[in-house]
Amino acid sequence: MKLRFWLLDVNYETKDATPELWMWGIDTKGNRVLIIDRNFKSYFYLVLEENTNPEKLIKEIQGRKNEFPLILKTEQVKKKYFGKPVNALKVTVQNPEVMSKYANILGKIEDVERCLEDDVRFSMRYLIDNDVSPCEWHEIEVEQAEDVVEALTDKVYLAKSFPERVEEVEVPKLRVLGFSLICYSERGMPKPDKDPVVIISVATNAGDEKQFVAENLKDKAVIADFVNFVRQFNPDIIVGFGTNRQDWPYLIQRAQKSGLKLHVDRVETEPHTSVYGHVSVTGRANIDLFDFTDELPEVKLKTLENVADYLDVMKLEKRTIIEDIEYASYWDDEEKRPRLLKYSKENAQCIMGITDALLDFAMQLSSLVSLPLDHVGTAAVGFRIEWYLTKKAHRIGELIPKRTQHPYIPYKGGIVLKPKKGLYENVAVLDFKAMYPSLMITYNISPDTYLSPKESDPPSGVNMAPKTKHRFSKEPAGFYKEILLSLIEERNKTKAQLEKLDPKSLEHRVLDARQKAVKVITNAAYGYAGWIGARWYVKPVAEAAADLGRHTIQETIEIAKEIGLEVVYGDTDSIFIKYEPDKAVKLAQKIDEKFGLEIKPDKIYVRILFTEAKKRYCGLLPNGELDIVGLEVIRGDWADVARKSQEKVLEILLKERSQKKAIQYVHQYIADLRAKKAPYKDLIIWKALTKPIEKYAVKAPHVEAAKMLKKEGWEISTGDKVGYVITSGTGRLYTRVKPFMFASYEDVDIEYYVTHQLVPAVARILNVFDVKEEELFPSKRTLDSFLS
DNA sequence: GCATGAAAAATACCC
DNA sequence: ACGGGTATTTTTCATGCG
Repeated sequence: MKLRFWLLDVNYETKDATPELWMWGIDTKGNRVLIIDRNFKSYFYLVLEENTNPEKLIKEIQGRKNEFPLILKTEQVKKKYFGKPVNALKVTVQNPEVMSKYANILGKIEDVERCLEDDVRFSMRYLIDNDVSPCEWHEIEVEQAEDVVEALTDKVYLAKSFPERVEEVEVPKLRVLGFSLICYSERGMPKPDKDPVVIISVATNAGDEKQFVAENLKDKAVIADFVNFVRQFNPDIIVGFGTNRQDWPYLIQRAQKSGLKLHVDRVETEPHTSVYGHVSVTGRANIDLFDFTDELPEVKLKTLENVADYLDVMKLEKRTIIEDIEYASYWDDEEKRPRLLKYSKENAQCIMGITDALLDFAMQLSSLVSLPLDHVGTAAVGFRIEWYLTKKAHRIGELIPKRTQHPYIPYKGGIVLKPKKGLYENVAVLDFKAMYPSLMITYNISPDTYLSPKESDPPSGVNMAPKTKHRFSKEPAGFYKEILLSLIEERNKTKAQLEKLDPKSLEHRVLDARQKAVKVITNAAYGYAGWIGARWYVKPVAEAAADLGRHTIQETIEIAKEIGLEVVYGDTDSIFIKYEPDKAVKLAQKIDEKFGLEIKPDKIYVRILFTEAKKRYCGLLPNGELDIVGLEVIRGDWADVARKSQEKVLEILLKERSQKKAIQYVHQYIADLRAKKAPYKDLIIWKALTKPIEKYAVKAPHVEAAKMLKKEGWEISTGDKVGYVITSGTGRLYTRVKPFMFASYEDVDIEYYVTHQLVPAVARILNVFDVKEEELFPSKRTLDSFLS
């Protein structure tokens, strides 16, 4: 029978030395299905030296049958490697586990130049070769096979054909379950070897809200009830916030300690950590929403409550917030415990709300790059695009390069103009549309079109980057050109479709997510090319794109000046001009003629303020909003007193244009700060640890704070943000640091915040008007009048 | 020993 | 674990002074 299904997850098993690909999905009737495919075999390639006789080599390999009993087939194939035609042998094996071993031995044969694709994992091989994508519909020939395996699905099938993609936008109705833990510890961070899980809050998209609560600090029943609930609800997707790193490992350990099996899977297994550090729950997609918060750079401190607030899921003002350090005191106090329960319940609710906002994007990204839904979030950007490239490369016969070590050699990037400080009226930003992707398309810049200095020009001719002199063959169209063209085309099509749809419709949401995913991948191609960790790392590709970018923007500036436009600033792919619409149109036309690139007004500022510094400015938009770029307001590593006061000063200066009022405002703010009127929270400075504590060469404040946390039982790892305050005292700053939860308002050195946070931030702005720092401190009189 | 200033380390931003 | 360009703060280190 033919079955149409939407692919949720894949995993791979070996049964009787036969690899099996398990596809978990949902059919058109809403049945949960498991399809097992036993017909697919893995393989790798042996790329041959030139002038090698393939038949002879095939015979040799066949002759060594004893050595390689699991080789099923060895055949000659024509492939490409970085665009060059090569002869290769495709070696198909019975069991993927022997691939690397066989490849290693065979790779050493004299006539074999290199061995490729033995490092492609079985399940990914399956997705690539059959053009199967997670979160997409497929059709497949199957037969029922209920007895094969016990799974929490409606049906189990054996595949009788390979799946074929079916174009369909609609996503089936999925069952989603969100959960959040509260763990109890008397002191410091909870440790799974001793501290119990006291609350598990669960919410589902069917409207269930459940809480499993410990009695007498015993969590065996809590976990058992949770597992039962999961099995009974049988979700397709399990979501949480920070679950890959915290909740799952904790639950796994607690279950182990209680002798419980954490049977939340669709087969009799348990969650386990897998590729890219994600926790895999077989048969379901386990998603950690935290992994998608990179897409929200506006949220500086990525806590559940901040993300929920930003996405309008639950506003901070309406939330119950309890710091983790306080959990125990809330739990122990009969009167306060309900608030802890409420907090936990809200956590689960926020998780569901965030899922609503991010899941479409996650699914579109998964579908686009072909990484399973539960992997795609944990995979770094470089790996996401690499999977996309891998799939496309396979289609055009390009072999997938090995990941090899490359030395890091930096190259020149974009141009940044130095702004003249001051306030400007009516400034437009002219942006190149997708500059790097467009340049790569126009000049056919690609790993497979690059010509090394040794190679001579091909008959079709070459494109050459102006300064670096890197050459790229004009024909045939490179791998990147094809991919980028189709991505850009797809995005344009999707955006056109969006305009016809009701913004609230389901289809609109899906397509909008698609459009975003496509954009992310398009823009990542340039960076990927210059990443030394990339399989297709070809530095000249990135270098040439940057070179042409510089050339293009420089020419643009020249032409703009010829036309009579005043250029006040520019960064990489944009120029800021005193806006004259007619001239801007003329410029766009010339750019189109000369480079075949599109430049158009993006933002138009009523007024814009430049400091002397590059990459830091603030513009007033026609709708009255401030567009603040690079300044302390949008930096997460400044105390809120600095950020808030700077923002207000900018607002006064740009909207009301009153220097005097701005200075008065600063005076008042400082007076209030000295009177301890600022919330304690506004004094916390957050900084990320970018490496393990012991690797730091200097005694930095946030590292010292992290050490204190560690000493008190907190687990601190790379990437964590440390929140600290500066306390009174003398000597080096790092000696006066305390984690914010270990200090109180009385400990804080307010003068530090005045002179090292607030004043520098506002002075940076008022400096533009030649206001001196001394003028920013409240006069004695102001202080006196305040004190009296 | 200490003030001073330049260099290095560190972070987070822009595009 | 996608690129380079940039501003900024704090620590560290070299240097000159006395």
